[in-house]
Amino acid sequence: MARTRSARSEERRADILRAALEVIAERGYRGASLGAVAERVGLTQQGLLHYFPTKEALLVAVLEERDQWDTGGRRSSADGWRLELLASLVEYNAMRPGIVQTFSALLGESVTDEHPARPFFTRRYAQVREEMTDVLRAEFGDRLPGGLTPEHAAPLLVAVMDGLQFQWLLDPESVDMAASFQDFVALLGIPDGAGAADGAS
Amino acid sequence: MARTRSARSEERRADILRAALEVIAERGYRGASLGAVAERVGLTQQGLLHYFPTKEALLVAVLEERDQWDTGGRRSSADGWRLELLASLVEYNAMRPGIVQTFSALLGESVTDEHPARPFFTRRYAQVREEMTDVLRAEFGDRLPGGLTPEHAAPLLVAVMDGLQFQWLLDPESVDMAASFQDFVALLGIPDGAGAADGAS
DNA sequence: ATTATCTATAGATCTATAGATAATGC
DNA sequence: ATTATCTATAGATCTATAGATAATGC
Repeated sequence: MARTRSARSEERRADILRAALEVIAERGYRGASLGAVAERVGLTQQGLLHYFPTKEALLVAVLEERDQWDTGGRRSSADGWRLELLASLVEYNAMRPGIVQTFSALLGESVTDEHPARPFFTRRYAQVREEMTDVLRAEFGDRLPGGLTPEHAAPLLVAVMDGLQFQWLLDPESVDMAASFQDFVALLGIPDGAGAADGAS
Repeated sequence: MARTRSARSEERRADILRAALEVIAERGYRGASLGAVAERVGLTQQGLLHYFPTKEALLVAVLEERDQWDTGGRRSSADGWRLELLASLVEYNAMRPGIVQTFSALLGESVTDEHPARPFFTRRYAQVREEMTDVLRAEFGDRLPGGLTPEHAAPLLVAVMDGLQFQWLLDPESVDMAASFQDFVALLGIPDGAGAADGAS
C-alpha cells in the first residue's frame, strides 16, 4: 500500500530534513518554527506541511533518519564493533559540530515532560546500552581489564560520550572530546596505569 | 544604592523562583511561559513581571540561585572536597529528580545558538573542571591510581555525572545513577580491578 | 488525475508596556 | 510615598486548516 514517492519528492523531503536539522541545532525543537525550516528550502510554511503534515511528524522523521544513520552504517550485531572503533566515532563527531548540536539539544529537551522525542531517546538509550554490553563482552569476556563487568561499563561509556559532547559544544577550545574519550577508553581497557594518556588536553 | 528588599518581597521572589524551576523542568526554558509560572504562585503574568522585569531576568535569577546552591553549601576551595564526597552528591541528586531535570533541560537547551543560559554554562563548566582538577590533585597528587592526571580526569568526571543524569531521567528504572558513578570512581581511584563494583545494576 | 505550492486566515499563545487601583510602611 | 497587583492591550509569533491554482505524470 505504501506507494513509492517520486524521486523529486524524495529529494525535497531530504532537503527539508537537512534544513530541520540546522534549525533545531540553532534553536532546539520547541524554538524551531516550521516557517524557518520552510524558508531555508524556499517554501512557504504551508508548502512544507505538504511533506510533513505536522511539526511533530517532521521531528519524528528527523529522529528516524538519525536512527538509520547510526545503525545503517554499521554491521548488524555486536561483532565488528570494537571499543577502539568507538574512539574513531568520537573523532568523527568532533568534525561535525552541527549534527552533534542537533542531537544534544534534542536529548536535553527530551527529558522534559511529554516531549515528543522522549520515548525515542528512552528506547534508544536502552538499546545502546545493550549493544555496548554485547560489544564489551565479545571483546573482553565477563570482566574488563579495568575491573568492571560489561553491564557496568556500558552506561558509563554512553555517559562519557554524551557528557563530553555537552562540554565540547559549550567550549570547543577547552575540551578535546576525542582525547578525553581516549583517556576513558584507556581507563576501561588497561588494568595498570602503563598506557594511560599523557598528551596535551 | 541597592536597597534591601522587604522580607515579604523576598519571599515572593523565592516562591516565584521555585515555581520557575518546576515549570522549566516540565517544559524547558523556551517552552516555559511566564503565565504558567505566575499561575503557580497565584499571580497574573503581569504581576510576576513586577518581580522579574523580563523572562530572561527570571532565568538569570534561577541560574544564580543554582550557583549559590552549588557553591554556598561548600567550603570555598578545593580542600574539604573529596572524590568520595562527590559520590554522595550524586546519591543526593538521585533523590531530587525535579532539580536534576530542570538543570539537565537547561544544559541541553543551552547548547543552541544564542541561548541566554549558554554563557552561564560555559563559564560554570570551565570553573567546575578547574575545581575538580584541584580536588583530585589535592587527594592524589599528579597522577591518579588509575593512571590519569587530574587535568585529564576532571572533564571525564563531569561528563559521567551529566551523562548519567540524562540516562537516569529518561529511564530511572534501568539506570542506577549512584551505583554507576561509584563504578566510575572505582575506575579512577583503584589501580587494579580488586575493588571494582560487583553489585546489581 | 495527482502532486506540489500558494494565499488567506482562524485560533492560540506569548512577552511586554501603560496605566489604574489597592495595600503597606514611614 | 512606595510597593504590589490588576485590567487592558499592542504587537509578534506559531501551527494548522481550507481551498485555489499551477505543474507533472500517465
